[in-house]
Amino acid sequence: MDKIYNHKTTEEKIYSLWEEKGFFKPEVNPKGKPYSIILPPPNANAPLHFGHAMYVVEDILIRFHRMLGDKALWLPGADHAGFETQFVFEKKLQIEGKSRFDFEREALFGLIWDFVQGNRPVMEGQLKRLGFSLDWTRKKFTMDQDIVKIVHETFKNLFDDGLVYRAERLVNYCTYDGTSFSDLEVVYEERKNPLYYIKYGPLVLATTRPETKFGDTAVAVHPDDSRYQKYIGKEIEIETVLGKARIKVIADKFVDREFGTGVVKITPSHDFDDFEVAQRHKLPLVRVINFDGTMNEKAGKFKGLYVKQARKQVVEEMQAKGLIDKIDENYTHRIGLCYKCKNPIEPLPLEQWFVKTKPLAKEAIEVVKKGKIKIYPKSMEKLYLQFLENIRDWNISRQIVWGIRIPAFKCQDCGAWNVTEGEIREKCGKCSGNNLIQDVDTFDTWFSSGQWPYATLKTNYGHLRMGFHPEVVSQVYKGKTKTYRLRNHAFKVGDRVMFQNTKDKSIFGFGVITESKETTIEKIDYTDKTHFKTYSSLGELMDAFRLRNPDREVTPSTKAYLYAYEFHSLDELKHIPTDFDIFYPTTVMETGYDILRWWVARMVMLGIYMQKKLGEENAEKQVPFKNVVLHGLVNDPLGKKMSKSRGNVVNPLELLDQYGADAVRFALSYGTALGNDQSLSYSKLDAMRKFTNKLWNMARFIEFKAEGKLKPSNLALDELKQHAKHKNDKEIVEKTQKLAFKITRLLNAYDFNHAAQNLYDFAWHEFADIYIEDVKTRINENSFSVLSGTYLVLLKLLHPFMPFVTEEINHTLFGKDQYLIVSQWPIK
RNA sequence: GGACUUGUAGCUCAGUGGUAGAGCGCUUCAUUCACAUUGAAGAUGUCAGAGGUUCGAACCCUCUCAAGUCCACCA
Repeated sequence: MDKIYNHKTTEEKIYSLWEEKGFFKPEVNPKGKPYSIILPPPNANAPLHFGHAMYVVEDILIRFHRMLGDKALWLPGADHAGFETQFVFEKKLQIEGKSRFDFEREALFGLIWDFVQGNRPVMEGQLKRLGFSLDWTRKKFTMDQDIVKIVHETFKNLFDDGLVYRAERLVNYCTYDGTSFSDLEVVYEERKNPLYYIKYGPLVLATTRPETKFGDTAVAVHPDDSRYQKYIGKEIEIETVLGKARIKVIADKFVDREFGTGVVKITPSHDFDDFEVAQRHKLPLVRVINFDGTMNEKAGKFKGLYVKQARKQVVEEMQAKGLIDKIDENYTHRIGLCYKCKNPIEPLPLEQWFVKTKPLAKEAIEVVKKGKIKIYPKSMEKLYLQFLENIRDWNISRQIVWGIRIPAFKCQDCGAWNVTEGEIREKCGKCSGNNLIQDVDTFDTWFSSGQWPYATLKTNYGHLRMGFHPEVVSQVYKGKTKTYRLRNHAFKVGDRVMFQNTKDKSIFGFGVITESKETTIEKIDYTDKTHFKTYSSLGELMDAFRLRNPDREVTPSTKAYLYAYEFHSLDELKHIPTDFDIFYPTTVMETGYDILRWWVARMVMLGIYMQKKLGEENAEKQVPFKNVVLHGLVNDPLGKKMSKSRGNVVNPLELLDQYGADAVRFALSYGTALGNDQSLSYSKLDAMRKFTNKLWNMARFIEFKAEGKLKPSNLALDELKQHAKHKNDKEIVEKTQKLAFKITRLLNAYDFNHAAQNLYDFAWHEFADIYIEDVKTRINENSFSVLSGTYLVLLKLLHPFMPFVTEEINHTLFGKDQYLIVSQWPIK
């Protein structure tokens, strides 16, 4: 053994070994009870940031349960991150001197698709470097055809149940990015803007937005305001920059008598409060601002000006006409900005799809209150409930191309919306007209990721073996029978086999392995012919394919795709058991508390809804997961939030290079209570790197003492007791056993911090400082058994935290055929 | 405006009503022994402040102060 542990030469080698052996698959414990975690899918297009390294918590749980003998699944995936990704792509276009308007929708989509697919391996490679034991054979992408299909189904179900509706509502619209946003995507900033006191006939009112006055449909006062009683319900004549006009005075309690003059202009199309007032008083909507941020014809001579310019000019003219009473220049207020480009959000009336969230939220609240879903740490429960109790309807339309297009078709004859499960609708269901146009919008990304647990599990057939690649080496046609050559370790006789297209993940065949040779298994018998749609000729098949995929080039060599296509129907697959039947609800949903509302709450709402829809009556099975575990955020060494704009982002990969994955993992788990933020600490990383080296040298000592004569013992704790003759040997066995119980208890309670601290303290200050120093001088066969045996137990307990160094030591001391990752946890 | 989190050694942070803890840093000594060292010993605290409950409070309650985060957003 080298004097120093070298993580650089170890980590990649060990990871490939694990992956090749198939240890990341839950099937390594075929008889274990299911334990599952779905990885929160990182943005496919972006490299990982430090927050993602915190998913180490999930790897610890998965490795722990795999060693306990559970059928442990950790399912990876990637998110298309609709708006985020399109934003980045448009920046790239900008640098090339182009814009998204230079491309047709399909072309733009294709460009972004390639861009994302090109970048996706970066993120996946980083997850591997962290040592994450994800089952890569099951990875999913939010834009996979089968996932999209499920998203479509959910949407249609919600629509049919009246939980999705189309409405003209004010939306948070960014005129710069050309799309609307949900409430969560608007950031607020304190700004100093003049407050103008404008004369409205006999009244004076205060406003920051004089340019929107062309869209005023009323003036409001408080119903009890004695100053204005005589105007309520009357029309007043006002002088404006566009001439005389008449406007109604209404009374509404929302008016604050203390603010300004106690009089408010009502501009329903450009202010959220005014919109609600207008609904109550049945006032008309008059839009004066276009979606590109300019004024429209309602603004008369100000038409075509951008909002900012229009405001300036309107004010100047008002001053010239003596319509401004006074201006408060020191007025500060908070205005909504686009979270991405930081331009002001313009409230604009737009027809959008909304999810009626109240009934869904009610169920989501109940499952947590009843303990069907437990949230750790408990304090986060409030955050969750608070959001759901005050939830407003969710705008899921986005005016961008990069996303899942909404499967809704508007009849141009009768105006009815036809919602489908993704298929193209050509005939109106209401008036039978055949002039339908699909909505150009796409879904909010969180609408699809909100369905992630059931979507990923329903589209994985992991307990069937997956074919074509890498396990299928080649395929040969012999008359009517297709023969596949398979890698020898891939299949056993009797295995059910599924053939899946590696590119788009669609399924094109099922079979059972019927005959085995020594090294290859060749013959596959398709037992269930009903899955095949048969065509009389290849040409016919190709024609059918072309009809639905006009853009795709079809040649005889695309045959695999053709099959893939014909099998791509969930109806056909419904009776085929999927991972869903085994692993749903998942055991743990682990993520940062910052997306509790964005993501977790929505998964609960949509998850319960879809399960009930499918007739699941068992409340335990309606929820998408049983436990929610929330970790804190990682801040920079000064305690500031890492962000690109601050320029203080630390690339996790650099730290992996410098300190090794094990040290980084241990540092993140150690010294911070679950759910609390932590600051990146280089001294802690350094301490943990020293700890890996300490472990390594403990192994060196054992190897040294063996002198080639003594064989390290891999006996279980109870058996070790037989070899413990000396009182100190007896003591260390007992202490190790106690530690094992403690670590087990702490991991079951998601207390990673204390588990890590106990391991660190025991390994260094108990095992090394005291026991090894003691046993040094009295090594014999028995004490050596105890020394190596208890050390192996320690390695096992440490393995979920520090998988690489422990596995490498294990290989060196106990043999290359022994794998810690699939070894048995020291206690049951 | 509403809520949440945090405040403990020089720094980063654990702490479960019962003697105040770890890592890094600091001081002294030992050491080339499995250990880019490591080991032994040591110093360092008004547990943000005030009040209360309790036999007993860093921990429970109230208030104040400070830092941070989230939510709602009134012209």
